Amino acid sequence: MQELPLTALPAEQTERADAASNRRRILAAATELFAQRGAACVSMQDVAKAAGVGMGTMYRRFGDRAGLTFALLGERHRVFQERLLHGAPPLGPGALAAERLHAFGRARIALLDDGEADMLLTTADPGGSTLRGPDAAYRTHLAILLREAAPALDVEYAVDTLVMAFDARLHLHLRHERGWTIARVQDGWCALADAWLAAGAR
Amino acid sequence: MQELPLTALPAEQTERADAASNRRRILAAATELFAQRGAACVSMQDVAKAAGVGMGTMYRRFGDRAGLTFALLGERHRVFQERLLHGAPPLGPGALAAERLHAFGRARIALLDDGEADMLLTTADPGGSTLRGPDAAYRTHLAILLREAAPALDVEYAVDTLVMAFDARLHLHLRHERGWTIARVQDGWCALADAWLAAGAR
DNA sequence: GTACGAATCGGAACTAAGTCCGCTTACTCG
DNA sequence: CGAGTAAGCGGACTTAGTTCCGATTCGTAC
Repeated sequence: MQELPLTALPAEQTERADAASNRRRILAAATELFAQRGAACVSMQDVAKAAGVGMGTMYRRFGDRAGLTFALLGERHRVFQERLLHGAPPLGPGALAAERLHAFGRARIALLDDGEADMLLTTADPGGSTLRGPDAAYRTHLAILLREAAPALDVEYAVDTLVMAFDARLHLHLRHERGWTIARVQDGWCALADAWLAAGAR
Repeated sequence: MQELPLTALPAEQTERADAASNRRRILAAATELFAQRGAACVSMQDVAKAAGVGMGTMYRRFGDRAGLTFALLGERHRVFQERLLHGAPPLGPGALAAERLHAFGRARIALLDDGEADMLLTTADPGGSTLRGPDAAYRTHLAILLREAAPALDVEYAVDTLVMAFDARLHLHLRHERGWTIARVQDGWCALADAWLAAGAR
């Protein structure tokens, strides 16, 4: 039991000033290096040196390379999530579940295609983003839509298959090895969503 | 244009005797060490030392850790593939596509559950098995069944979603973190297959 | 049996991720 | 304002995968 502060403090009230500054410098350095050379050609050492901090600082803050990568993607995903929760339909509330699913899938894949997949590929487990990374946050969103429109499903499993389809390695494989257009990938995902909806509608 | 040999030679006719012997020793050593300590606690050094060969030999033969792992899984998958192609229905030919899909998925997941997922997890990219590893061989099988029973689909994409569901990390997550029974995982996969079939039937 | 070329071998060297721990410094409280 | 203290810092170290290259050995042809 402790006294409540009289003024609202930011969520990171426990972060020391130097720590916050280092975090910003690390993120800035990483952003710049990744943009310059591509994520595949940047080591954690490189980032630490460019940010002027030691390895310990980076790992204390971000845990591992995946953590740093997810943090870099954080801002765009905060924006995206905001649009899901409070934006205009069909991405936001107000459209039918099927339409919202389609809009979500297409937008998510567009983000993947826009550099995100390359970054995720350099994490130890590219597929890990579906469990730990940005996509983990979308599980709930998908689950709500599916539960509403397809209650007869094992919704959790269906959600897993839908997010697995965002796997970075798969995406790059489809786009580059197989030369698919982004539209084909998006259409495929929407077909998967529709198949689940049809199977789970009462 | 060269003379045909009078006697049929094994496929590895170009493999030198010492190379073949080393390959066998490496596989034997790896099998034993993996069984003893678990794949996660065995380094490539350990295998090389136990097999009495150098690192160069291992990497010349198997390319990387994933290659060695896939080779270890090779035998059981050769047997499994044989059952798919020439075994009794419903795994083998002679049953309806839906039944064959279910049988295949259940059997594949049983293999995953039986130690395979742990081994795959120690490769750099656990999900890579669906592109390079044992599952790559099953794409064709799935594609044939789907093309036959659900011609209206983008069969290639549907196949991708079906094999992504064999991802080792996902499997271990479902089984251990979420505590699902193997039956629930198998049922989920069969539901996915059915959803695609229903969506793609004319 | 011998000599030769090429495939193969072995292990040292390289890279990069992630850990450890003694030192430093920002914040707090008297 | 001046300790005290716990969080934070830095960079050497550890570990493991992968690469390289000079030495070796196999298979063959004479």
